Amino acid sequence: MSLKFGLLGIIDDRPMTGYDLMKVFNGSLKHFWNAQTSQIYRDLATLERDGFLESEIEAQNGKPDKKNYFITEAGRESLISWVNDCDFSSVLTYRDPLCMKIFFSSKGDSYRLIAGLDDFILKNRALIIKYDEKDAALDNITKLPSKILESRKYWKMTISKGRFDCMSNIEWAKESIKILKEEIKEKL
Amino acid sequence: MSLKFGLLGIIDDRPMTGYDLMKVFNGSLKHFWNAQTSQIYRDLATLERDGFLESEIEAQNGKPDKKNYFITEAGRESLISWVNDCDFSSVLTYRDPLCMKIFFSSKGDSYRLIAGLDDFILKNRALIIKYDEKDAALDNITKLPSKILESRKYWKMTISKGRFDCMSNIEWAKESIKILKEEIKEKL
DNA sequence: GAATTCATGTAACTTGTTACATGATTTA
DNA sequence: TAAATCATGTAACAAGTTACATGAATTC
Repeated sequence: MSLKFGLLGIIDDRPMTGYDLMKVFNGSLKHFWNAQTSQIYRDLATLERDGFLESEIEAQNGKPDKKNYFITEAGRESLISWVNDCDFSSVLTYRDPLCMKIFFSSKGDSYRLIAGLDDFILKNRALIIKYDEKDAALDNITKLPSKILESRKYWKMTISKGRFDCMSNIEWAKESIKILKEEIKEKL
Repeated sequence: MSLKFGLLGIIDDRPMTGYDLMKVFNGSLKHFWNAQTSQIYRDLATLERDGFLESEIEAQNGKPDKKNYFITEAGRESLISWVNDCDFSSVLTYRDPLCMKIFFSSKGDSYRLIAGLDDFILKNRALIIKYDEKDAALDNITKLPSKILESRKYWKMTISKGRFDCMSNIEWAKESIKILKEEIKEKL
């Protein structure tokens, strides 16, 4: 559901092809939404079928035809009411594959688990550096239409969210490693 | 994929019916894995088809027949190799519906967003209290087979993970509210 | 000459969601 | 007498994943 609104939200700013959308998702939105090209094309078709988008074929020489999507009145209404629904409680119902594995880790090797958590910490630290770079890059943009400058604040919030999540992952992993190592010492 | 291993992991300790599994999921695992009954039954059928589980019908008087599932050798092998695969990097590729909405929030009403974030903080605080209760309940269990006492450490880690996530959500939401309120002040 | 870019997807599958169906027994 | 518990699911759909296909133009 979120992906469909994401597509609407981007097309709302500027009509685009599926290919353009794929690049936007693999650029600006990648840190919080992993989208497959095949799913983008499928969802665009659904959104058009349901009257939220319309398309226009643009012929090109030497290149494949473009299918430019633009938002309809119904699409924009639906987008705005989605944005304005600020009940985030469903976010707290999730599936955490990491916890699923940890829950059963008494069946496994605790040395391997410690190594995995160590690596997890390194990967989270590397991600934080990427977030900081993205954040700095956003700050360095000055010449931009005011519409985009207004959006920037929110884009930075999504980066901050990712950063907080990484910090939390690191703190949790450190605590867990400590518990596991203490247990090992006690057994010696 | 995680759900299937979760089912294997629970059945590994004690043969069970789909109904029993549903209760385990809605009890001990609910805080990190939301499972639908319909999916549990479907995945059990798949696991049996693939040779990881076998079942035995147990007749009852006055109640529906029970279908008890138990794990096979292949199932246990697969479970253990899953537990021992401690590469958690895929955890960092996720989809965050909250960020998706925030990303487009310049199209919406910032007062509504602040209210939504305030409520989000309250819900996270309430969850933390539940986690603390769960954690304390685990500590209060003393008379238990050593196998379960060994597992407890890991169960507590999943609770701690949920707690860390809530704390991180709260800190992020606070920061975001502050930014939004400052912006409003500047405009006045 | 090989790899990447541009631009479109389709097909098959897995995973997760929502709503419904059955029917006796036990508890409030 | 109404609701919850026990125990099984099915059907239809939405969302996400993986692998593949086309074919010209451009860049390395």
